[in-house]
Amino acid sequence: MLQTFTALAEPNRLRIVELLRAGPQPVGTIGERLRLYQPQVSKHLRVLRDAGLVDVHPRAQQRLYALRSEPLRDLDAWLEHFRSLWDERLSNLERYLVEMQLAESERQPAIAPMTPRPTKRRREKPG
Amino acid sequence: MLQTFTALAEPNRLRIVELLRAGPQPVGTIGERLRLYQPQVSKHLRVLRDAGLVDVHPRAQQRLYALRSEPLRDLDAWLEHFRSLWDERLSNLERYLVEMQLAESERQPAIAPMTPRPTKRRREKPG
DNA sequence: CTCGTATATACACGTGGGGGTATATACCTG
DNA sequence: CAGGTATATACCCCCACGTGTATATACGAG
Repeated sequence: MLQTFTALAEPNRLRIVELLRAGPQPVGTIGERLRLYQPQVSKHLRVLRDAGLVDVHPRAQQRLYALRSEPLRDLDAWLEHFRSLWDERLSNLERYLVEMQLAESERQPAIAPMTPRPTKRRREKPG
Repeated sequence: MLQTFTALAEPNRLRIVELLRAGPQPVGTIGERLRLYQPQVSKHLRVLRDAGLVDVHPRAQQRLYALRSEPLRDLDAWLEHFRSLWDERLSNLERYLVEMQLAESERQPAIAPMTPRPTKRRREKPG
């Protein structure tokens, strides 16, 4: 997940990924369209490949790079954990729990001695 | 979008975001749980705030930081562009178009003269 | 084999950004 | 007001990483 974010956090890599949305492309074409030096393209593709975001299809001396769905699906799954923030379909129970936690935080008397509360129940989500 | 990825590409920031999933937290608590120096937490929260991923609720001297849904929803929308990579519900037409583009790339005769553009075929130095 | 093409890798360079420390600012209490 | 708390900011250090250049590797044609 972190690796996915790291890979996509670079402007040119993000552009490459979005370019590959139109289909597999050889390195040279990517460089032309994005106005990048060839070594840059190769190195960025290496990072994307290590992150699993693309894979290679050798074609003579060319290398066709194509998007891989797995990391994007993982990203989609990761987002699932946060959908309760905006998704109305979520149960009222979940929303209630979030509200409770916010209230609990605010209930702290502002200058509380930061009690370690050794036996306080945690709310770790199973899974 | 890039800003969102950049914000989430840092390990501690990602941890903060995932921690805030359990509800709003003051800076001190975040630092305790993640074992970070307080200035680090403040600076990371600043980045997350600039990216719109969190907002602040002052509470006396404390600052309660809470997740904001907007960037995550944007991320979800951005992923929508790539769902055709794995989502079977997509029309066969879209899949067909992708296949066509792949075929088009591969149709190039491997040692093609690389001259599809008569105007400009040599890229200039960027910047 | 040689030659041209397509891509990957090695290397030096410069900068951005995170870590760590000290200090500033804001707030509450007494 | 003073003093303590909670957080933000300034500053410096350092290293990872992106850029740009040169070179290596792989492949097909002849």
